[in-house]
Amino acid sequence: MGSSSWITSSLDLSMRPLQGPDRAPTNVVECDFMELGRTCSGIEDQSGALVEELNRLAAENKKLTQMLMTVCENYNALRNQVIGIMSKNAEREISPSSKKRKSESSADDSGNEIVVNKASESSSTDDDDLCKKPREETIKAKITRVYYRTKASDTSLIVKDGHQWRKYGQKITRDNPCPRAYFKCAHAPSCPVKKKVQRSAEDQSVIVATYEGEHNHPSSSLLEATCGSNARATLGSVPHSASLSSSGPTVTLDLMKPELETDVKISQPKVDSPELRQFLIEQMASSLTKDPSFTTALAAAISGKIVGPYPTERCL
DNA sequence: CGCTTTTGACCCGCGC
DNA sequence: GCGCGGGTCAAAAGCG
Repeated sequence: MGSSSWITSSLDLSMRPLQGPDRAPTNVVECDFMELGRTCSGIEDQSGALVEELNRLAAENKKLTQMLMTVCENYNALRNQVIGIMSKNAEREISPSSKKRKSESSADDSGNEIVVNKASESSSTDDDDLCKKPREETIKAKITRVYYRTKASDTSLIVKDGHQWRKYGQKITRDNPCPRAYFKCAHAPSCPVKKKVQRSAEDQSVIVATYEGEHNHPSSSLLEATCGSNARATLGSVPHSASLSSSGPTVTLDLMKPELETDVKISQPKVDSPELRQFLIEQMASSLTKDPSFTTALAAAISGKIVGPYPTERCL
């Protein structure tokens, strides 16, 4: 990794004066130090402490690098899992949903591709969009779909996605016995984002949330996390998303929190979309920055580099 | 009392 | 033009 090489080089730079340049005989350097030592007592102690500090920082940097690598590896592993799950779900859902479509519109079988356009134009699509998601995105990136897995017993349509929402309607749709709930962003009308939430007809433990538009404000769960208002802030070591949530009716995004009220939210349809990537990157970034030990270590490392062995509050 | 949720009515687009 | 279905509105109900 680049970071490890950076560590190495910075360490070398720090050590060089003590090790002595190739052309300069070591003893010459030592003589200089001894002379300095006579005129300025204690400098050896200081340089020793400096070396110690540098070694400590190098070790710390190494640890951080390893942590980062671990996080990246976990992320990649999870991402692969999600991709696998999504493809399985897609396979499972394609057939039943296409049957449904037949009943409501004759143009199906050829299906998937045709619906793409339909999906991009009207938000009234169903679960079978799963398989056409990527294409849909290229056509209309503002419509995104997210799948959340919840406990089967959880009948609410609350999705913790980091934003506050106001419910403005609910409908029973023809092709799904479960009602579809309509939400507007709580910041409306300044934020035009809407979402529809409905349980999957095939697997009622799966909630499908369709988002239309993009938020023009940070998510409230981030604010909440910084304010530490309630349990949701526990996002602590990880969570949340692009933006975060609230004190109100509540919706928080805890994608990374495995054990929440709504169990695990897995399926992410657009694994390869730039939006999702950014989302995940932001999640990683926010989770790291929310980790007190990480920020502490990072601050120490940075201040150590800048100020030297005696960083402390001065640089803060 | 104010805010949120519920829910029936209404609007609109699409297919026949 | 009509019916159907999805989406939205807004009054009423519920809740803290």
